[in-house]
Amino acid sequence: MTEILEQLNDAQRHAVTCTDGPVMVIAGAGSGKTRVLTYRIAVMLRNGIDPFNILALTFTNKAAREMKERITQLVGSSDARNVWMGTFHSIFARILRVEGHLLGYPSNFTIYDTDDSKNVIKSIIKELNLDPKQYTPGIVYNRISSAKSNLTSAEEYNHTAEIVADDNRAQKPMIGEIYTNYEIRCFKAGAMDFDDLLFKMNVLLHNFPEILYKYQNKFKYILVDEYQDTNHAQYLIIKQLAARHENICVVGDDAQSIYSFRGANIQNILNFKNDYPDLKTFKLEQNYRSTQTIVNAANSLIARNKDQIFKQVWTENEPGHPIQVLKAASEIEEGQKVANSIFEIKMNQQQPNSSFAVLYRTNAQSRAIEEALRKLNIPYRIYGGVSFYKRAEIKDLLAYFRLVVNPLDDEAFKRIVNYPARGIGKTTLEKIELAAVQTKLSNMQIALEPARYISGLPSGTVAKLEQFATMIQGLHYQLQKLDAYELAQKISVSSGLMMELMSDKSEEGLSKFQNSEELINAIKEFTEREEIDIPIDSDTEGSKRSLDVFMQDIALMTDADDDKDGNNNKVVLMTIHAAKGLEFPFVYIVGLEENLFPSNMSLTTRAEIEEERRLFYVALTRAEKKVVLSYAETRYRWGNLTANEPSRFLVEIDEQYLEKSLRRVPSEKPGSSPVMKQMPAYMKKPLNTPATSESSMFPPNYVTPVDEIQPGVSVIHERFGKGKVLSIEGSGPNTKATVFFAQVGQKQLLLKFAKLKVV
DNA sequence: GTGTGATATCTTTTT
DNA sequence: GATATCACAC
Repeated sequence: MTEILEQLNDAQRHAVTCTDGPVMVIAGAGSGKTRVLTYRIAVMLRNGIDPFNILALTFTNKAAREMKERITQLVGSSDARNVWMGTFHSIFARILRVEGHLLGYPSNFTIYDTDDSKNVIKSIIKELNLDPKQYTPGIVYNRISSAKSNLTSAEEYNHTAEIVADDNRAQKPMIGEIYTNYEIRCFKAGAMDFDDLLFKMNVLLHNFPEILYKYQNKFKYILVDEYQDTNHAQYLIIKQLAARHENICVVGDDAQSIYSFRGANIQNILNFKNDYPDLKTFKLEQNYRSTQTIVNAANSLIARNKDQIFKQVWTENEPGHPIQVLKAASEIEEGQKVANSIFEIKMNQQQPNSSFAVLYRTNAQSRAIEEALRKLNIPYRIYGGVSFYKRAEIKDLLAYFRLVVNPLDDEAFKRIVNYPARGIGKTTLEKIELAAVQTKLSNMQIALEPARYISGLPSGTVAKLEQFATMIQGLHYQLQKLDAYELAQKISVSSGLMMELMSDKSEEGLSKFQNSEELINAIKEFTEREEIDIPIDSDTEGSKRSLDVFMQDIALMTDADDDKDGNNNKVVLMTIHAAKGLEFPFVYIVGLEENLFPSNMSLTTRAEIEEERRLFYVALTRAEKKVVLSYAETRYRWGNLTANEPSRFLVEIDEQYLEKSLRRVPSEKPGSSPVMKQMPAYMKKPLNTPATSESSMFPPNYVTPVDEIQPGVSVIHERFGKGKVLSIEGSGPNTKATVFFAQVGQKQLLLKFAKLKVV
């Protein structure tokens, strides 16, 4: 115990040992936040607190996994295993499987991912005869999602004047109606979406005092990681659970709040003390991760944000290298320069591949980097992007599993009823859908007795449907008789999926087959595994290795677990969001261009730009030894070449921390004179400056503000040329303009994409 | 009912 | 560039 505490500084030690009562830890980047959390749990366990009474909530599966490993190292696996540790979503899903029957959900409810949800919305839009152009599933989904994150039910949604007014203004008055239908459909299908896991958990605790009481007593000690990223629903669950014992410890850093787009409310951490008058606050300000240069550079950047809790992050580490800025003509060159730089450092300093990370704003940027690394034979691993579980062939197989586990799951039904093709086409599916809505039955129930519910169906179709439905039903009955692996194999064979995959001899088909095989193998491993990831109460069933148990967590998995080939010595490629909480000796942050980072979606309000800036702060502070920044003057974006200015963030870092800065005093900069602003970007390159890795840069050139584009004005579009604005529709980010171009005629353009310049 | 090719639309970020 | 949707031939 003492040896544990000796490894901590004063602030850390206080945060670790103060295990009773409400505690807030404001942890600057690299200040040992995870260490505090894990040691705190270790101390509690050594003090004799029952691991079953500890709840530790994280934001990602990776964070939970890592913390569990570290605790295991400190106190051994028998105790560590029994701590309730996981993401908000997975922990509450677990509880809802046990208690959900109170809300009318089966314990094997399906978890709809975003695609499923959007598909449900799509079919409702169709059913209500709404214009799919006006009601895009994505927008509707976001509206519903943020309503749920704020605990606004469909009914409240329709009765809240402000919300109704908003939707009316956006010319989408039917969203409330869609929301209502969406809820009905999901419930009928025995399905919850991601937001439901938080929403229904709240309902459960709110409506069933005995359940609240049960879990308050179960979770006597609660810890929350990344508290700055919690949304209202999460906040309220924590508050309710902690209300009895008030042994709650939240850890976070307001400067690293990067999820407000998903409903995260930074006020949760700023106002935390209001909920707990006895709150003890500890600030961790000493950075152990990065060089002075990196810490100071990051500080100089984040100082530009207005909304923040005051703290002074500092370090005793060495000064380190200045931050390097690479300039490239194109994304291809950017990739090459990054790869070359990695290669050089790797060779000169004998660094393993795993010392390097390349971070970017959007997943699409990974491609150019990948290609460059491949050319130099540098092994890499991409996190995120099209994850294993999102691949079409995996989703097909999983849809079969889902339907077998939960025959009410209409989305799964629709996905696979005709894959492999069995002559059940669009028309038939529409008839089934219609019948399902009218009879309030599931698609499966209709398919079991098609003739009974749909009149005039060709006898061939009836037979095909019955055959399919009977097969699924037969498999469903074997759920508890076979283990997950046996059943999964049986499903893949009798569905004809394996046959289908094996007959496809193309390279693509082969990889699909291999991926499917890999999923089956994962199930096999699961069947043979002894331990369970999250403890199960003694009053629930034991450790049955059946397929429904396997399926419980699968929807919440985002990345395929650790590397299959066991080789972890690879350069890591990921988005900055995914990199939160991680650290690497050498960090490359690429694509530092206006409209990319900061994203063009986030340029309208100060709050949005501040969040982008926090994101950049997170990126910088991932690095231990050295940061390299890069930008490309041109880059392909959705198919065509675009030119972008270097990111404003480049000039926001105090230049003394940048390598051999060629920057001049701002007013003398050629790029900032009014004349230069009118010139196309490629002409602004100062003469005599070779296009190498020097950090010459210009302040960003902003596109014509949207509100200057009015009917009647003449504009220039980079591809369509000169034109005249005829009319403007919509508002906010979705403003559309109808423009008549001399060369190509009339076009409708979304102003956020079409970069129009007023002539 | 199925399969093909053309074409519109699109992308932040994640559980 | 990639995917979803649509029109059309079989």
